[in-house]
Amino acid sequence: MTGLKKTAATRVFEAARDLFYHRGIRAVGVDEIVCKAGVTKPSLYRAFASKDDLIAACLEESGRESRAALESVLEEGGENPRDKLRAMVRYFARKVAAPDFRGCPMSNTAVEIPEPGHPGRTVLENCKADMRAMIASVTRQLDIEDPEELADGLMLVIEGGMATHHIFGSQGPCATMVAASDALIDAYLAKRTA
Amino acid sequence: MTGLKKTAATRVFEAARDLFYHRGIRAVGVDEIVCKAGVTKPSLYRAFASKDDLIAACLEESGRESRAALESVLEEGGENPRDKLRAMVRYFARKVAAPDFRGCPMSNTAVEIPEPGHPGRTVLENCKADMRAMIASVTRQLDIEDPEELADGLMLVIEGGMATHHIFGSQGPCATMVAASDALIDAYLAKRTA
DNA sequence: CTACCATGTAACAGTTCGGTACGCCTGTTT
DNA sequence: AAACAGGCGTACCGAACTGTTACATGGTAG
Repeated sequence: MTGLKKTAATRVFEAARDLFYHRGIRAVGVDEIVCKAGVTKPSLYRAFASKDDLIAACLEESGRESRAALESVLEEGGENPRDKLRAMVRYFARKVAAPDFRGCPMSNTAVEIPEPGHPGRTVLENCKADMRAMIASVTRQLDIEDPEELADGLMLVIEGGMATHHIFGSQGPCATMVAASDALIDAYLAKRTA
Repeated sequence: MTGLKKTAATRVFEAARDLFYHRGIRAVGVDEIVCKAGVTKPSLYRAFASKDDLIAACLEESGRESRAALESVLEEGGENPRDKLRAMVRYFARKVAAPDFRGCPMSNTAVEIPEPGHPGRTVLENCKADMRAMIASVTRQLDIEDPEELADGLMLVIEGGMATHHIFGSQGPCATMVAASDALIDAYLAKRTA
């Protein structure tokens, strides 16, 4: 019997992540979480100080995962920075095409929770700032005039893909993420040579 | 006596729009709405069948306004389609720079309400489909290979601007919306001539 | 055997949620 | 003046919400 028996805390955690992501944070109550987790409420509150703390913990894990994924994609994305950027966008394009994709957990939470002091917000802001920095660290390897601007442009395309997916699904504008970012990258490359 | 004395219904409506937009739909209860409106709950339910109906009504009005604004921007945006598109993006760039901007009401609601049957969802999906069609109707006037693709690319940039604003504010990636869309438009124009 | 630790049981508190039965008040009509 | 009608508030409902308590139970390790 290898670790088949998960602790109540991890069961809560996994159930919460799933429910928060697919149904929204404010739409899901703690009762539903513990029900799906197959545990009881005191178990939740023994592991997490509050629902907000649980939210922050879930976001933290999502941040770790997305950061690790982005790092490996950029690492194995090719020799030159242009290929790395294209690999990155293709990675996001694959993600939005996945069957139960429902946007970025961070960006979704940013919409649901505007309160500046919320524990989840700092997590999400740090994670997205990291993402922005990682993209910019690659665009800076390009021989172009304004690498930060290109990085932000790619952010717009990627986040736009996540956002439009909520409305148009995977066959909407997000299906042109790769084409748009390719055009954007090559435009900045061409501007330089011109 | 011109309508200085607003009816309870309009007071509810205006309060709801403001609260829904700035704090989120699920985060705002009907009590808070009627409190801000200076009326009582039965007044709300005499004018709107339910909170969901009120949400849909608010979205409908937002849709009317945004559609009208976009139409007039495209109309007065210049002679050629390229200028119209640039005027459109500049319009959105101005919007995200406004002091109390908090994303697009439609896109925000799409994140907060994933339920397919919700009355607000059909409103928001129609509105965004209209927006997409209006942009495409301009890109089709361009002499380019794939106007729909460019329209979707511009949607990505615009929606990406809205989305990133939730996280980075008005000084974040959304500040490069104009630059990114200019590069995108010109890339599609250049591809044609090449 | 026993001591321990994680978990479940079964309540409960306090608040907020969306929603409603009913009565009042005011302006108009006759 | 009396009757009416529309618009609105008072007071309340049951349910669901987050969070908490005291205590029972069961497996595991020393």
